[in-house]
Amino acid sequence: MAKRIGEKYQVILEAAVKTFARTGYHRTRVADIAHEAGVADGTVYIYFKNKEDVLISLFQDLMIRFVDELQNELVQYQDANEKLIAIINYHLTTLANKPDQAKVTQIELRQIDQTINDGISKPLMSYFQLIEEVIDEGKEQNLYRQNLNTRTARKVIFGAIDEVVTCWVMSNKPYDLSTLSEPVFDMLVRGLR
Amino acid sequence: MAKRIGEKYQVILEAAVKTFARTGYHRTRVADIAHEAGVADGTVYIYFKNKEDVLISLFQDLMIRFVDELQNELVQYQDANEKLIAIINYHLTTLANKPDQAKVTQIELRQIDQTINDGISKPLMSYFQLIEEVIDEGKEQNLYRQNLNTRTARKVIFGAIDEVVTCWVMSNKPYDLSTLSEPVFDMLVRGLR
Amino acid sequence: MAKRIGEKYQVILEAAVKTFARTGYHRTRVADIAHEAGVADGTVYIYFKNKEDVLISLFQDLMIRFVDELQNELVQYQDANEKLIAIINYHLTTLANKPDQAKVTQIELRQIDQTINDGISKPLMSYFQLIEEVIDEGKEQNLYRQNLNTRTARKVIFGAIDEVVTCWVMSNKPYDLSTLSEPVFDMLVRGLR
Amino acid sequence: MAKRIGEKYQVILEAAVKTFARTGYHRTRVADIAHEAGVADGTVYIYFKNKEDVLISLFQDLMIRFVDELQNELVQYQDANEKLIAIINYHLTTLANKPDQAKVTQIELRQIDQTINDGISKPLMSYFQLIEEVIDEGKEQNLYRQNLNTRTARKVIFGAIDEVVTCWVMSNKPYDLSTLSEPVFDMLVRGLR
DNA sequence: GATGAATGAGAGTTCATTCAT
DNA sequence: AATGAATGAACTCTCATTCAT
Repeated sequence: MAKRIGEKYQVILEAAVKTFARTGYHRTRVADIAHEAGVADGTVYIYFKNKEDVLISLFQDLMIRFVDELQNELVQYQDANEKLIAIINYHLTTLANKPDQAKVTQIELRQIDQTINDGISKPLMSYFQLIEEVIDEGKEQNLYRQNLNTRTARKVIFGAIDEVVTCWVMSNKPYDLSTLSEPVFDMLVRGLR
Repeated sequence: MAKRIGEKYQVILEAAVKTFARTGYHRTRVADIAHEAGVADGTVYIYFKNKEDVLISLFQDLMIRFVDELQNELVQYQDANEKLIAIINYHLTTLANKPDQAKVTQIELRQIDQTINDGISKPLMSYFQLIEEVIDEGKEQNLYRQNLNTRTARKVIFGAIDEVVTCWVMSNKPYDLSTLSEPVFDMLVRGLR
Repeated sequence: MAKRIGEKYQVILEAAVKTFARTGYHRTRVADIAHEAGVADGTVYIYFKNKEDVLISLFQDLMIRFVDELQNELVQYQDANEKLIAIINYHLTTLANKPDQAKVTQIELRQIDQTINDGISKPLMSYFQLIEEVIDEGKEQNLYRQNLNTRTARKVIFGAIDEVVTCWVMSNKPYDLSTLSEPVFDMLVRGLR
Repeated sequence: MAKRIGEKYQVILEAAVKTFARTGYHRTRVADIAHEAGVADGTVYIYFKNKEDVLISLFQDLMIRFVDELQNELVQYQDANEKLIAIINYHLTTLANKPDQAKVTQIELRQIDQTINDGISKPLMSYFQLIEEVIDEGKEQNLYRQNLNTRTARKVIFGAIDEVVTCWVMSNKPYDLSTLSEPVFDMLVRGLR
């Protein structure tokens, strides 16, 4: 089971994002996902271990793609500041354009027991690491102060962006999320110097 | 139902923090809370509408007390910077000293449908407002730049602190959370200037 | 317990008729009856053994009074036919004037396990007996044929009246029940001859 | 849900008659029915909305078959009197031969809220209509008097038969119910003339 | 007698998961 | 691989009844 291949794997994943975003993780029945995907209930279990695995796979899928694309984006920049604004920009723009994904990432994903969940933390780690690399580069480039604790800085940066997105999702998105890139970058970069 | 008075109300609430922190919200049965509180299952329903109401009342209880005490703390300071460091300090120290409460606030509370939940967002608002007032004072005192967007700044500040706490809770608290006050304040206050 | 005296005994009984008629026996909580009666929940248990006992006592109370008054009514008649029309008339008129009582008698009372219930069948028996006495008198008076089986005749008579009342109750009483006395009597008395 | 087809639908229905008749509706647990039917608890909910729906479906099933067979029976007769005795005969004989069904029909079925229940009244209506048609035919054939109110006559007839059956069920059936056909018919037909 | 807070047994129902086809 | 009927464990919540005051 849990074969990461096959047309239906993707179909189910897409049905899951839609259904989780609409109904919420706990209120979504596996049968709902199957129905939305146009497959039988049992088919879900050919591709996924269980309901939680659907949510986690979903997140991993999104996150791997997210980090991949972000890395591609960053190669064009040398300057740590430019990289940082690119990160914030990419983070906000991506979620602004994919409201279902944003809902799942910011809300539904937090409905499963975080304390034991490797499936969630591992893909996040690679994003965290990417941020930390940029901070370190900034320190090497003498853009950021040497006594800055990289890990703490990363938490501040990620926490800030994440909160901005969560507020936007919870407020039912009445404004353009990507307009916050600049002010957020502005605050964060000053903090790093 | 839902009488906010009576000895048992508090007993159940305390039992709930302990049980939610230990077992997690969804894995906790109402019977577990009742057992921990030393009351009958049905008694929980005399004081609370249902299981979700226990969690929300818990949060409201904690949050109201949190904001109250924080406000008392702040009156001794005039300077916005001093107030901001006091906020961060208070936030981190309080949760550092109450690991069960920290677990419930950072993890379990996020397991219920946030999108519809007034019970959670309203008490949070008063904390948000308090932070925003300090930012505004800082602008008046010419400590922070005038073009700073207060709301965005609040999100960055809260998000940063919140993420720092969450990381600490998820990492099983191997270090003293309150030592992060200074570096976090340092980053944030530079961002505000 | 179950003291058939005291002001509250009657108060609770009256509250019970009203509440059972409005909400139905199974959907009525003991607390509802107590509330309607203006007494504490526990007080109900001073006067009644349990919820079922309230319903049965209610029925006994009504039935004893019903048969008593009916007997008083009948003494003025000698003729079995006159007595029979008096019975039908009294039965229909009484229930027509007390819709709550009718609802409880025709509907709610049948919601408790009939097969074991002495409390219901015994008071009914005295009514049945009264009807059978009239039939026997009619046979002695040569109004009704000698080969008429008294018991069967009683069942037919009671069943007929009872069904007429039930239909009236279930149809939400859009017509005057007592107008059916004559046609029902007409059918029944012909059957007896 | 509530698929009126499939082998299990019938199996559950048969288990339900048996269980309701033995234990009574309110004392029967859904698990008891499932156990008697040899299926899992949840399976009951594939075919029925809930416990009440089992009882109602049961009655509908029985009633539809009852009226169907009765109609087939009646086609061989032209004379209204012959039809009437056939009805009484069929009614009493059928229930005499199916004690479980009789118990459920006469006792258990009356334990659910009659006032709102279409599921019960609608199938009964078709039986009522059938009786009324016979009465009308009798009037056309000049067997019954013209001023007879058909509806009232039907109530008297049905009430009489129903009461006879109820008495038999409640007395634990010490005699042959079908022997009452003739005396009951005798009384009723005289009433109609 | 009267109260009403507390009790705790009890059962209906849901739904993730399985597995024979 | 795909199906979907069947499973049965799980758990919330209700409410009749009790009893200390």
